[in-house]
Amino acid sequence: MAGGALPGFRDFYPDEFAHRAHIMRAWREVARRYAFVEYDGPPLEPLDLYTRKSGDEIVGQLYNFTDKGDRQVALRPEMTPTFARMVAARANGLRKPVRWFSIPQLFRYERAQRGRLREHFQLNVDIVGEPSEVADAELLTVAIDCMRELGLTSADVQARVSDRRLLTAMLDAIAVTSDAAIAAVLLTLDKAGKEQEPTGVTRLTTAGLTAAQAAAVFSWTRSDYSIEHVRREFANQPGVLQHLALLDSYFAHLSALGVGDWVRLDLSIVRGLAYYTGIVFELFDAKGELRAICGGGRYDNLLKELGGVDLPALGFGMGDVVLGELLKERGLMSRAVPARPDLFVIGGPGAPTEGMAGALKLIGALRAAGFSVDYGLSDKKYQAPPRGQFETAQKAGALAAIYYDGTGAITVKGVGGKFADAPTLQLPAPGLLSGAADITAQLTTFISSLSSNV
RNA sequence: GUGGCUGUAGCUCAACUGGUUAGAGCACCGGUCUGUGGCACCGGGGGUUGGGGGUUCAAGUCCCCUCAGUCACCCCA
Repeated sequence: MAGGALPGFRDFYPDEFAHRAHIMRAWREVARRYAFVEYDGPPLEPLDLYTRKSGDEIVGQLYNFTDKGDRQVALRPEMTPTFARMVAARANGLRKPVRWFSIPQLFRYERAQRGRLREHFQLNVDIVGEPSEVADAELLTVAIDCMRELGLTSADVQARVSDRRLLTAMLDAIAVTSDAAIAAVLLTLDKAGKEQEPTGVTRLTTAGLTAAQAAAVFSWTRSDYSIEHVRREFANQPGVLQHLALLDSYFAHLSALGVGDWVRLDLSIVRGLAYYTGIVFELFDAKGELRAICGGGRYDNLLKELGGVDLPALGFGMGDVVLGELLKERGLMSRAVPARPDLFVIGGPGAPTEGMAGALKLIGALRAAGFSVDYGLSDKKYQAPPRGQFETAQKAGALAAIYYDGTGAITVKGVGGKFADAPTLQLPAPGLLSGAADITAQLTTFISSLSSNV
């Protein structure tokens, strides 16, 4: 509709913000468990940080402009160049392996679709300085644990793993070696399942593959094509077996880390093009309805090319958009709601004697004691009939209404359920107003008993 | 960037083959209810039918353009 946010951008109303916060909380919690530390960089970067490696054609997908200092700048479309720069600048001083994560908001100028906007938040998790496949297993486990933390299971999400080096060795073994042929194979693998097989076969034969070679490539994309198939098919190929041993070890580590049943080999995982050098993976919803939830892998040469330090590295990006859609579809987002106040101060029977000033004193004392307190922001509302105010407290989402009850005490009444049965607590006004520890402790206990019933 | 489909209140939807002043539920605001209540009842605000143009005595409805959403391409660093 007219007058909203720019196309591909989102307004986060409180309900939607709660969803976003729910996802980010899970990300940070998992990162903490795996001992990753958070960093961030500027959302605006020099344009050439992105064109240097990817060429000028990338500018079409960037939010870029000339700033008032005549600098060519762009909103960050990805975090990796910033990350590489930051690591390179202090590479010598950083304890290896580096375990860093970030949750940047990223921007790219392209046609928005479901699960793909012009702006999104993306969890970036990276490890630098460790060539072992144990690090690869650790990285994928972080991604999978994010799924678990959000309530998803291996029935909802599957991780598909491939390895550039293994694939290259397999192609070498069947004598597919030219750059053009390999490029055609990668494209065809990437499109497996999305296009008709004859289309792919034509592409492969045009690139110089024989019919038998093309058939072999297609056999690798079958969903039941396992690591054992590779082992049998290439039993006499030391180059393939060498990489297979590494993958065996990788899968063994994943099983030991408790995520074995989330993962399977899938040679059609290509991950764009350029910079991945080893094991790569993507996370998909099991029904295959949505875009990839997460993608990543090893990029051992990128830091040298981008930042000038020669360190092995690996990482993944996980966006909030597709993940959010999946959580909503699975009914796992309903508990993510905006924060509710503990207490709502209403004008009870004691209101006429205490007045609004008395209410404000109570409110101040409650807040000083750490409670979240709401109230009607006018004397008129404070003097309104109590029944209506009780409803207002309910609608505000408060756990309890609190008021001067006319006997010199202060009454707290839970707002859930029937009025007559509502849990009630009476507290001495002087103790509560002065913040006496035993009185506020009583109130805290009462509130937490209410919140556990919600 | 290319093509298909869809746009009615904050939300979910009505409105016959074109025919009075575009309706309902929920939500929101106000009021009544001294109280079995995440009620009930009364009242209210809120729409240039995404926007613009055209056809017609008459357009939410038909046609064109445009914007937005969505799907498939392209792309996915």
